Amino acid sequence: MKIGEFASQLGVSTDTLRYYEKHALLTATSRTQSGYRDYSQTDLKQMKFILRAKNVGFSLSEIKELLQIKFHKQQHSCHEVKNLTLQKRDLVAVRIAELTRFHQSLSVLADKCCGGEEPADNCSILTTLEDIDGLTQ
Amino acid sequence: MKIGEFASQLGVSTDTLRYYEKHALLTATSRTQSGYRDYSQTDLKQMKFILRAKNVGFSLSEIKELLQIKFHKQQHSCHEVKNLTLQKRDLVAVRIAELTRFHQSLSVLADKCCGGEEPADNCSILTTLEDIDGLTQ
DNA sequence: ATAAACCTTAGAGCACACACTAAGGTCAAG
DNA sequence: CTTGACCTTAGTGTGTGCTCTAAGGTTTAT
Ligand SMILES: [Zn+2]
Ligand SMILES: [Zn+2]
Ligand SMILES: [Zn+2]
Ligand SMILES: [Zn+2]
Repeated sequence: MKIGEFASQLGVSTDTLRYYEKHALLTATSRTQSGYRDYSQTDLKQMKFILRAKNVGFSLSEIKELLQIKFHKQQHSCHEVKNLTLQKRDLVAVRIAELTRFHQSLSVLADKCCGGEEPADNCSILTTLEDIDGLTQ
Repeated sequence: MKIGEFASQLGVSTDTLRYYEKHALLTATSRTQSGYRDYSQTDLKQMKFILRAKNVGFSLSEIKELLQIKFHKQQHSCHEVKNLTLQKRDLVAVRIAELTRFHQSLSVLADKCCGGEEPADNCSILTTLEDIDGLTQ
């Protein structure tokens, strides 16, 4: 299967596939005589693995680690895989907490402002940002 | 006040201040005869405004918009400021929702794995990523 | 034979927010 | 008068995940 068909089957761009090859996430099994990439069913499975991992929030470099483990399963433990997953989950939780603080602060700010069409001379959002320390504490 | 003292008062680096100047967020009021930046109390207030806006989640380009409004309050309305704030809040909410899905999926994955020290040959995390479509749906 | 559609590479660009470097000028203390 | 801390500029590097470009080669259909 050439790159164009492979890409459209997966719903990604050919650029993305070349990018993944460059970054050692997926290399087409073989090349045609004219040098075109020739993808196999195995490649399809691997690409689906990658896309699923992306869908649950893993970054490409984390996926690279997962692939290494997948290729050499006997040399890695469940412990290791679970740790990667839990670490990722914790990082996500930290980011959620930060964004939740942002959301809260922005709501507080928005609630203070009348939102009218008059000039912003006394806009509470601006004056709050000018005057008050520790908005987030 | 020279850049070093100014920076340490605010808890940022001198690099950051030069970066902000380059990107039109804050330019020191004046320069000394030898070309050193000379920051004023007004600069201090503006920098605090910027840092507070960052603290509630605004990006630097959004802060630039806020500063434009702040400088020309009469030419902008409360409506405009509130809209910026609410749009940002909505974006944050979207991102939180995405991360929450990630968190959920990662929890499901982690719960399936025994986390033991045996080889990962049958690790449920890996097999789930290999075999199952629509993990997130 | 030629046009359209496909493929190749290397490399640049984007958004974000800095951090770091090199090569040099300035200033206060000893 | 020299040392060391500070300052200047312009430019490069970091991490993330692509996207796009330029300049060209290949394949298929008409
Ligand atoms: Zn108002
Ligand atoms: Zn207002
Ligand atoms: Zn296990
Ligand atoms: Zn496992």
